[in-house]
Amino acid sequence: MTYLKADDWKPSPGIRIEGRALEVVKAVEPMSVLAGPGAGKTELLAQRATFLLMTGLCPPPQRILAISFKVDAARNLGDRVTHRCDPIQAKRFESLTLDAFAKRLVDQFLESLPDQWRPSHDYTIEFPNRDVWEEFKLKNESDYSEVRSKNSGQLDRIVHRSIPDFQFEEAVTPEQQIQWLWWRQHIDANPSRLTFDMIKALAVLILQIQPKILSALRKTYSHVFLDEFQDVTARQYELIKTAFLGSDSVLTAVGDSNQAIMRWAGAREDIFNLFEADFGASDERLPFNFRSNSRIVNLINDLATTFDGDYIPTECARQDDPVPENSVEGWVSETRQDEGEYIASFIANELQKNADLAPADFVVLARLRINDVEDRIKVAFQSKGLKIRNEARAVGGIAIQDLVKEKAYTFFLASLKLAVNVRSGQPFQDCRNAIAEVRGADLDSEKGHSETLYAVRCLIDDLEQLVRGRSPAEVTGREIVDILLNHVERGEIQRTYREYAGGERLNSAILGFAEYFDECRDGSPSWSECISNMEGTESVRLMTIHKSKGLEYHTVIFVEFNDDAFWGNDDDVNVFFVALSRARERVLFSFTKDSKGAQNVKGFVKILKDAGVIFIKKQ
DNA sequence: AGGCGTTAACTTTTT
DNA sequence: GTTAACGCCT
Repeated sequence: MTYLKADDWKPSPGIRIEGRALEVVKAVEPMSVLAGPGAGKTELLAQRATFLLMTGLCPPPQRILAISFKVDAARNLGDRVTHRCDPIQAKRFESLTLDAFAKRLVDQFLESLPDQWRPSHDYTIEFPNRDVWEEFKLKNESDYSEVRSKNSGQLDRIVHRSIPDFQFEEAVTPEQQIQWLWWRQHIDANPSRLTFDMIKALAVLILQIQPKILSALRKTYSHVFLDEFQDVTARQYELIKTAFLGSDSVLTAVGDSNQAIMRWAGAREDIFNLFEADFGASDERLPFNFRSNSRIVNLINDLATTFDGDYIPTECARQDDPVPENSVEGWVSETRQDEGEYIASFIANELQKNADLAPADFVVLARLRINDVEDRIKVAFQSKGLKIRNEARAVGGIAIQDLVKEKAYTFFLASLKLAVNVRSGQPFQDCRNAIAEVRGADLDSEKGHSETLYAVRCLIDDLEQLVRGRSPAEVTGREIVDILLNHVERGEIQRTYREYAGGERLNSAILGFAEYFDECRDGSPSWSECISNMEGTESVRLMTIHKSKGLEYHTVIFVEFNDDAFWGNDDDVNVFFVALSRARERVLFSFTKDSKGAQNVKGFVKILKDAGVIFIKKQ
């Protein structure tokens, strides 16, 4: 294998990396990279990966470990490296979520855990919700009265602090007793029940007591990337430190302290300083914003300099692009009802005026209680012929945004698309791959090739029979699902995909598909419109600001900009910062006179007014 | 049943 | 900060 010289390496075609960003790409020392919105953080890491792999600075058998905190982010980064890099080299790039990394360690080295804390092989994963805490309290409060007085947040902190490093008899404080009870009961359950925080703690324990595993891990991953680092919690950082502190692995942490909006959920405020001190990382900043036009970049800079004394303004990379006249505007409506109607008519009008814009270029953002916002504005949108998609709304017990990522859902929808002859995306590949996986067929072999082709044909024939001559309104989701499950049985799916082993999650994916179909077929005259509803291709987006992080839209419309949603939290400025920086061309702030007032947001309003933003009365 | 006081939830991810 | 839900009382 021949490698490029470091000086001969060039960024991937069409990618501009220069100046400080290029230094980060080629760095040989640990670095913490502070980069604002639209600075190209993900691409920077993708370029660094191709650089390290193609120049042999990360030679085989060494690998790069990229740790993200969300599945989408991990996949996005992995895909970019796959597309930018020689496939043989790209195999040595592993893009995982931190939880997947921890779980892999635990699954692989379960046997090396001490008897006392070794979970059963078939452990189930538990997401601590209200019911879980209630169950734990109920089970223990008669013997340990202190359990009763703790709320779920307190319990979470106590039990997930660490694995007890004492025996029950040695527990001095009530908190230690609670911690011990939780771990004992969860490990001893049959099968064991583990939360992801427990899995991280077990991974830490493995690395602490098994020096050989630790050193093998450190030798394998010569380079480690950490994405969205501003949202790292103490428990997550503990695992990162145990795995790599004091090793030769070169860590690169990327994030934006101004976008830290998860402090309320335990993200460490000083995480970049900690990282720089612990790992001796030097800090670097990326100076450009490639996303937003100059008007919006200026506003972002105004906001951040006002509230953050250390802030260094970013430069607009699109300095010469035209800025729309109404790039930043405030709207004031009498009532929330008027507000919904105005927003709907504004979007409808813009879509009519501008053929380049699609409904999905618009997002309506709110700080919280997004279902209430949906209820309020939906009717107005419908009356203008607009669809709005609230990704967080639950269908069949699962949020739309999660439902559409389910493997079962992807398979069902692909099959339906084939049956009604809608070819957007790659329904044939999706359907056939799913069948191949479930049947254990090898698509490269002649036999697997023809068998799966036949299976797809049979399935689609049956589905076509159901839909032939019928409009979407004449078919129910239940009927579609029943046919699909006739061809591919629940048991097969459960055996193929580990996440469905319990059956509960598969049930909710099935139910979710059926219910969501029923919802999307209503009022759809054609199958293509029904599918388009399911995929949200013609819908305006509606989501919380937290959900919007990392995304971008042509036009952002910000509602609930008042004391209902902002109550003077530490994160408020950053939440506002994130909302503002989603916009490429336009950001609109909508106020209503029947809301609770704007005391807590008056600092933000002042910044808007000082920047010359006009507030227009709407009716 | 309904009034009163207290408290948790709101904003989230993870196989 | 606001609101829904809960426990406790009459």
